[in-house]
Amino acid sequence: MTPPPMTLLKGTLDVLILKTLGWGPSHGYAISRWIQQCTGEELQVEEGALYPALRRLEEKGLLDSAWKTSATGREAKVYTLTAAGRRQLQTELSAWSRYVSAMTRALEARPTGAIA
Amino acid sequence: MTPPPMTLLKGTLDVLILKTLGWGPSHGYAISRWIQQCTGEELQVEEGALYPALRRLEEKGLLDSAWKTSATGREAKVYTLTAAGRRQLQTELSAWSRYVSAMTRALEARPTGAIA
DNA sequence: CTATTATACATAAGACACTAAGGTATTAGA
DNA sequence: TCTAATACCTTAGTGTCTTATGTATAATAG
Repeated sequence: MTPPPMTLLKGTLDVLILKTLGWGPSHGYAISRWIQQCTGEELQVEEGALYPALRRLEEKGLLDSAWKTSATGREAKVYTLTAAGRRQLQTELSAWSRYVSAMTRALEARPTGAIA
Repeated sequence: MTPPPMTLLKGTLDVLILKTLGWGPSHGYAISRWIQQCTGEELQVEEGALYPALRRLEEKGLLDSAWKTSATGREAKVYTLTAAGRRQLQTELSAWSRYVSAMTRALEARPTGAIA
């Protein structure tokens, strides 16, 4: 069976949201579904983390939001990446990749001399 | 020039410490040097994060500590991985790698259908 | 027809690990 | 002799997360 979803490392949610919105406008609930789905249920976005994060990003000017009523008659707040959000996405993507590289170096490195 | 060191993602320091101590006993200051060095100065461990982390890990029984005086006459608290610490290292290594995989899937995935 | 699940939003309380900034003390080198 | 490097520690503040709770509607199952 699949292991339980991992808790998010603090600081990685923003880039996940930005990336998801990079595909086009969407609303909170759908964003969280998408992240969960495309990570094979490994990453789970709690609502208590998601909605505040969306507000934060909007306040920073990285997202725009608008209430929309879907074809089914359901209300949802649809978020769209701003130009600044798109730039921020690129920045955070490369920061993440740099971080992973650094971690990989540390976790796979073999000591050349003494650690002390 | 090299970009400024990145701040740590909360939750990644423990595995870095455990990994470093996997090479053999060491003390706080040296651990922080080692991490900085082998990541090419990309990861910087603040002392205000390091020392509390070492205490945490010791309280969890993952590390043992003992004051030692080096050949130079300098005092240092030398930490050693316990058996539990070694097991925890393996656990956290695979958790990290699982996390990176999940993030990679999310950050490189292309939507099959609509995001909404 | 009714009860439950899924959709969709929001917030509050609390935990927790980090940054920034300060402090002590010794040794080595300029 | 003064500074940089070594080596430890702590506190205050911040920010992001988890957990729990609350509201409301639509779709589905029994």
